[in-house]
Amino acid sequence: MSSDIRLTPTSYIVLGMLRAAGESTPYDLKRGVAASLGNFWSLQHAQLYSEPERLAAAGYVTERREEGGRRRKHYEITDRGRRALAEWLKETTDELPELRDRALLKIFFGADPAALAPRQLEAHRAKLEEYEQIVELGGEHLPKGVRITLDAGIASETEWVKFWSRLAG
Amino acid sequence: MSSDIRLTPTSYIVLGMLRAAGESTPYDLKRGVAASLGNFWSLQHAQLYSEPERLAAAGYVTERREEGGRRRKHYEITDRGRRALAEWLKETTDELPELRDRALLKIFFGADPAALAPRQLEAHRAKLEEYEQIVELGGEHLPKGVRITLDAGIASETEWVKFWSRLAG
DNA sequence: ACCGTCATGTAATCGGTTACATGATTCT
DNA sequence: AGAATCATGTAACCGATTACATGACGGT
Repeated sequence: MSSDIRLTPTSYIVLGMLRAAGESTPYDLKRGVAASLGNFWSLQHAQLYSEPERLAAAGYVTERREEGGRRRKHYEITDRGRRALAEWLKETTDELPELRDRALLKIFFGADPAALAPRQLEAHRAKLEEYEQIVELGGEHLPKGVRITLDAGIASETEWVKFWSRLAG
Repeated sequence: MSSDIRLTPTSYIVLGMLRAAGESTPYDLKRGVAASLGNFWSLQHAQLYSEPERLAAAGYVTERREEGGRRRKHYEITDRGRRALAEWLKETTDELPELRDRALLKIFFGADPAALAPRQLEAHRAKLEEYEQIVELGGEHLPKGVRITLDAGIASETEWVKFWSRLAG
């Protein structure tokens, strides 16, 4: 009966987290996302309540509600969900990401780079350090995919630090 | 009377384009955005029809409709619009952009990097060349802010080319 | 004349954000 | 015991995407 829905990146994030972590509540998902993925693809917590519902209605996950107490909702990925996820993982893409950097947008429209640079530089430095901390504290044991995205984050932040340093003069 | 609206990045893009180009139709805006800004912050063309309307209702721009023929709509920034734009340009921010890279998202969830790499590499290389073309053909004459964002794009694409090269092995 | 593409716009849908609310824990 | 924070969820709004449509124009 499952109504047909479009699967968005948000959908795959939920499916991916459920596959990795097993049965989870929206709050579990929230923490899971915040931990690592959230650094390069963050979600509003409300989406982690609504998206699993959407997925449940279409048969990609199952929903179980606690009887007593808090009546929390627990979600679990179904075979259909696994299949959809696996297919998506196999598909390659030539789609490129966009920078979508607000500070850069201001510069494009004529804002003073030297005025923007200090805070941006500071923020990027902090992010970079955070990533390097993660690596130091046992980055070798991270799953391969996670490690690679972490490397991407480090490369990217390193580049931004250079960029804003130049503008800070 | 102007109802109050929230100004989003989309709003500022419209205001910024209108300030730079003077009176424009949505189609003018579309071309303007596609030309340079669109490389790092793209918009659906429908937004360039609806957003000016929203802004007009709140007094940030004026709307004039052609009498005869196509009845196209022309928009022009108002003083209120200029003020809002100027203020936004002055505000600094420590907000960081997110990568939001779909290919990377797949890798995070366990997709095969070597499978994804070729197409991504190719696409990033093409984008990088495109940027370098722009620089060659008179990048010196670009407005300063535009030139800086272009540099950011080049730095970023260069980094991505390296990144995906490594994964392509 | 016809076809394809560019130009121009509206409408419907829906995902995402924001706001609101309350129950549990932990800390002082 | 009270304050602060974490946990958990719902509802409303609204911006963004998608789909649909038609008119103009340039080329064959």
